[in-house]
Amino acid sequence: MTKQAGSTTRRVRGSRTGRPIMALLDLLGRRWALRILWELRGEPLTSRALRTACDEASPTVLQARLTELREAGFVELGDGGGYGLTPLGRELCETFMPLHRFAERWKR
Amino acid sequence: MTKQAGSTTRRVRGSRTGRPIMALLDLLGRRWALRILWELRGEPLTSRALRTACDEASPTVLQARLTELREAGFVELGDGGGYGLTPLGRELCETFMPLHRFAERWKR
DNA sequence: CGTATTGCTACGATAAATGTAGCGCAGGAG
DNA sequence: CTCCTGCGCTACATTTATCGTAGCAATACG
Repeated sequence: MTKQAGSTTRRVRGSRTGRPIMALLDLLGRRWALRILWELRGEPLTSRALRTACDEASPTVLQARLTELREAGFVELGDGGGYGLTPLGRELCETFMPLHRFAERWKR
Repeated sequence: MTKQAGSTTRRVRGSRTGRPIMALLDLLGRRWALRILWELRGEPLTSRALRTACDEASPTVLQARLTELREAGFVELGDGGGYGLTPLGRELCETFMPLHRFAERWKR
C-alpha cells in the first residue's frame, strides 16, 4: 500500500466543502478508525496488543489507520514503544464516550 | 451486491465480543454512515437530496447504508417519502454534535 | 399519452480490506 | 558472539466494498 504521508493534502472525501467536520467524519468513517481510538482510550498499547484488542484485524489496515490518525494528531507512538492517544486524541475520545452509554441502551 | 436485509444477524465485525459498543462502532465505521446521520440531522431528505448533500456519493453505498441504518432503528422512510431520523437516531446524532465543535478547533 | 419525480437496483471498474507471511531492528539471556 | 523473543512495519495475492453510470417500477401531474 505504501500510503506514504502526503504532505498537507490528503484525499479526504468530504473536505471539498472546506468544512472540517466533513474531513473528520470521513477520517473516522474508515474501517477500524473509531475502534482504534476506542481501544486506545485507556493505556497505550503495542501494535500487537492493539491488533489483539481489535479482534485480530489485519495489520495492513491497522497500520494504515494508525498512520492517518497519527498525521491527524490523535495518536502518537511513545518513545518506549506502544501507541497512545495524544491530548487532542484523548479529547476526541471523550467526545465519543456518551456513545458507550447510548450503545448499551440501543443493543435491544 | 444484493445486500438483502439479513434478519436479525448481520456480520457486524466487532459484535463477536457481545459488546454493543463494538457493533455500533462497526456500523458507524462504514463509509458514509456518519455522514448520512449528519446530513439528516435537520429536516428529512429525499434519497436524491441526500445524495446531493453527500457530495454525489454513489447510490449503491448510500442505499446500503440507509438500509443498515434503518435496520438499526436510526433512520426511517417517511410516509410521504424522504428519509429522516427516528427519535433514537436523533438521540444518536445529538451524541455527535460535540464533534462539530471539536472539528472546528482541530482543522489546523 | 408524455414528463418528472420518487425509492431503489444492476453491473463492470476501481479502490480498500483481509489473511498470511516475513522483514529489519532492538533487548536480553546463555 | 549467537540464539531467542518481541517490537513496528511491510509484501502480496485474494476477497470484499465502494464507485460511477445507467436504468428499473411506481406514482403523480397535466
